[in-house]
Amino acid sequence: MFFYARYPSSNTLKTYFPDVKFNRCITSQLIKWFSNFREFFYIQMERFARQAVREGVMGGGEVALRLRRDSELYRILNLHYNKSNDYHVPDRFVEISELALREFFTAIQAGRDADPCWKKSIYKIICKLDSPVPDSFRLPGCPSDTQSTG
DNA sequence: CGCCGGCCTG
DNA sequence: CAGGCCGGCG
Repeated sequence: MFFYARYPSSNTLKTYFPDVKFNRCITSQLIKWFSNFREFFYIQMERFARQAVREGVMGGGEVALRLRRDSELYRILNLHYNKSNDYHVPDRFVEISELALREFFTAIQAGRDADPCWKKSIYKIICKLDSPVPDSFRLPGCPSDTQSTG
């Protein structure tokens, strides 16, 4: 579900995990998971962005800032969130990931990372890009298709 | 106060 | 991931 919603509300979680009996602990637990998921996501973005800054991205040669399905960054993300390749990673997620990468890159390149809270402005952008989670995720057997459920 | 989110650590 | 800690918000 992270491929669609990086910032799911507690209601969203309850909607897409019908087989879970929610209470405060379980809910906060799931919220915590997504917090950890985001953390991993942003850490990778920062890591690759800094790498691109170091290696220097010349005009036209901004390959380092492109995130495709054959990119190393994509491989790492998929390995983390989709370890057994049970889901098809939606294009939107790839697009958002590249956007995040570029946001980190420009921020770092502009020296904005000097501000202790420099990431927050990026979070604010990314958090608005959550997509609706496919209804198939609500199916009894939970999401486990090889198609577009993920 | 209690909840929540981010940050850091193990 | 889970825990602990801290700051912001209602």
